[in-house]
Amino acid sequence: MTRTSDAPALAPSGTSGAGDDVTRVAVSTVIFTLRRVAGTDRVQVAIPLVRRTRDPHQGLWALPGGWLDIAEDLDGAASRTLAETTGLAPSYLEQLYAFGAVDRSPTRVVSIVYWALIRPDEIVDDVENVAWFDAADLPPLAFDHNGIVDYALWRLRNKVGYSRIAHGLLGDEFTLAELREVYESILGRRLDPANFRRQVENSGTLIPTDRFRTGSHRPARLYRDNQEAELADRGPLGGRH
Amino acid sequence: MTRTSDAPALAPSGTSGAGDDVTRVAVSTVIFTLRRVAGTDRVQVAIPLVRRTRDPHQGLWALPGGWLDIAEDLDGAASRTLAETTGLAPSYLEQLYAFGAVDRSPTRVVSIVYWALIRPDEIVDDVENVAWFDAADLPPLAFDHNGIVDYALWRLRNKVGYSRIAHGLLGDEFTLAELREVYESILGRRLDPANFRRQVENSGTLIPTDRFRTGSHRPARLYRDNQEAELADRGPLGGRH
DNA sequence: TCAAAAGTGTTAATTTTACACCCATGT
DNA sequence: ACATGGGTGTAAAATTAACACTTTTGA
Repeated sequence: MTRTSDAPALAPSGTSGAGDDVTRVAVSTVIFTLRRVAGTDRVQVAIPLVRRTRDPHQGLWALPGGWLDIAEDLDGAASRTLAETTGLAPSYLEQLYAFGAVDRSPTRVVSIVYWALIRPDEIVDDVENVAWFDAADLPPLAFDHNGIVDYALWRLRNKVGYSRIAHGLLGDEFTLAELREVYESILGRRLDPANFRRQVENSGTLIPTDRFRTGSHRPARLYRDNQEAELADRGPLGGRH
Repeated sequence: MTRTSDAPALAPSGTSGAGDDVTRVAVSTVIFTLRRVAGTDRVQVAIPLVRRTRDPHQGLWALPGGWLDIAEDLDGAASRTLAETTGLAPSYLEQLYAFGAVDRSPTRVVSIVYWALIRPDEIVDDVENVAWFDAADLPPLAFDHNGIVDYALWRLRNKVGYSRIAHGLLGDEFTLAELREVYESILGRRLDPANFRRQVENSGTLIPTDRFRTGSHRPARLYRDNQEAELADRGPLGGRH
């Protein structure tokens, strides 16, 4: 099944007789991952988009999403529509913003937008009508989705500064250099390896393992996420996805 | 007109024949202000609540709000429902979160919740069915509104740390002591007057006037908000209310 | 043995914190 | 004149930033 959020040609699935005079609720997600650029040593932020197969905006790329079911929480709708359209099940999923401008779609649609992080090993490729794009160089998207991605990128850059979400883009075990590369590609600037090491070690968010990543030069110690660490991240909403 | 958000006895206003099998969109707002506690020198965070005049939860206090109109932006709906229920027109209004748990109301309601700051001189009192409460000591509220207020308080405390929103709780001109009192009451701890002065002066968010607040002891210089200052606050959404 | 990345040490610069102290006004 | 909050000065402490240097491996 291939769907994108916002205004398909039909009424919301599973409801009876709701006409064009009601506001419908859609759920979409901006999914971030990191991708090594072929032939270079650069890493870029990439997001999956879904090609629309019906009007409005048929043929354009759009954020994955779909309609909110009547018996489904918002978080659940985000997870479900994501799985249905892209086959992905992100390790990190958080609500971003509710977009509801009257003219953002031909019919009235309020989109609850989520943003998600996904690890390279979780990526499912070769899904029909799904393609991955460089987040910094997107084509014109359907609806107001370009602006939504911009806002999600802003939130990602912001949050990476005071939270430990960057771990959500890596596998279970990773080296400090790999973690640093995540920060560098999101923030768009180089970080001092020595200072980065100390900051992240003192933050208590990492647990050193006794395993090492070998293969290149001197082996680098592998670390994993410290689940015990305070997140103080989303306040009273808490929630783990 | 007195309305609170979430599930009145009737269908959404202005729509035709939408039954109980659709998801409806409501908009509510958590409005913060500061209130001097009578007889003390303490200041507390206060919020206005509206008493529900119909089921569900008739008689309980609830956040001001109402249904989203089909031809109305989310921000507009927040402003409108706020004015209708409380007569208030906040100087600062920002989207907080979309709440959509299936069981948060007898019928399916997704609430887009805003939070707002209001200056003491903007307060309209003696509105029917509206009362102001100490945010730290609320009665049981309708729906999931207690949890919503908790989350809004968490956001307020967080944001006051890296933004200059505290100005939104004061009049056009204010002394540094008044501004410091705002921070102290939100953060719940004392701040060093000398250090507070330097931090806020160096931030460039204030413009000193040549007027002084007289009446007590040594007159204190009055400052006003610097509109030019970077807010870097809401990213690509920008927006001024 | 040499290049390159891992990891440690050291110091300067900056920011935060604590608190002593002077200033100006109403009473 | 004096109590009180307004306002300035200063130095210790903590954090951040810059960079030299040592270690360990693959080639």
